[in-house]
Amino acid sequence: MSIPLPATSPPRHEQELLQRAQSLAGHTLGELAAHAGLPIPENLKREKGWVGMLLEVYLGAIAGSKPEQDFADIGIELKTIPVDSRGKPLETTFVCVAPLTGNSGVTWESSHVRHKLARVLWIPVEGERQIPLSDRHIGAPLLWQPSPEEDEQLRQDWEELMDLIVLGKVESITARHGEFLQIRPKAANSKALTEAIGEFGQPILTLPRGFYLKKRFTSALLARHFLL
DNA sequence: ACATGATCATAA
DNA sequence: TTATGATCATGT
Repeated sequence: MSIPLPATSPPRHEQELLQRAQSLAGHTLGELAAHAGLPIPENLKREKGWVGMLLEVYLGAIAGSKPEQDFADIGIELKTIPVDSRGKPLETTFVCVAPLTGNSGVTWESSHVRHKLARVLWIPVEGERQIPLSDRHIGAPLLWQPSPEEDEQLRQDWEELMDLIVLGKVESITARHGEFLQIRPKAANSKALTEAIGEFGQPILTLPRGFYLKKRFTSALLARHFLL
């Protein structure tokens, strides 16, 4: 297998993206980084998003920070997911920031979470820390969209969590809320603050939070694809 | 052993 | 500060 080339343009359609992703399967992060002329960090302690950025280069995602899907034109979000030797996720998956204000009239159907997860290209990557970063292999991609059951599971958790936010109980939310979707801090550090609704309806400053998919959700999703 | 809460780099 | 990309590291 020859090492693929970094993309020079965004994929024009779904199958082009999928073909690019499939051509990466079986290769190592070291091969791709070298071929793209990118330095490889010793580990991910500091550059936590390095793997995701590397695959964006190869798949032709537009680098930069937009509150949009990675491939907005074709309605697809890219997620790399670190897995162990059995293909099980090693980490939860960040979805998007949790909106703490301005939530009147927001429904599951119109939520950012549902929009982000409408279609996702999952790319498993070996993630065990004992494997040197450059030796980690890329797995077979999975283009996924939530089944009716999955959509319902996420909706229930989302509604429970949003209720707490709207009712001024943000600071009582822990990562234990929600079966499949959870809310956890998403910030530079514990001193970063953003506006939210307090317990008496007043504005407060609190830690920014994000929605994350729990492992039990992503694990089932990967298993459904690779075992059936 | 594992999930929760905390944290890191960078761009605009 | 908020958005992107996430993983780290400690407590249970």
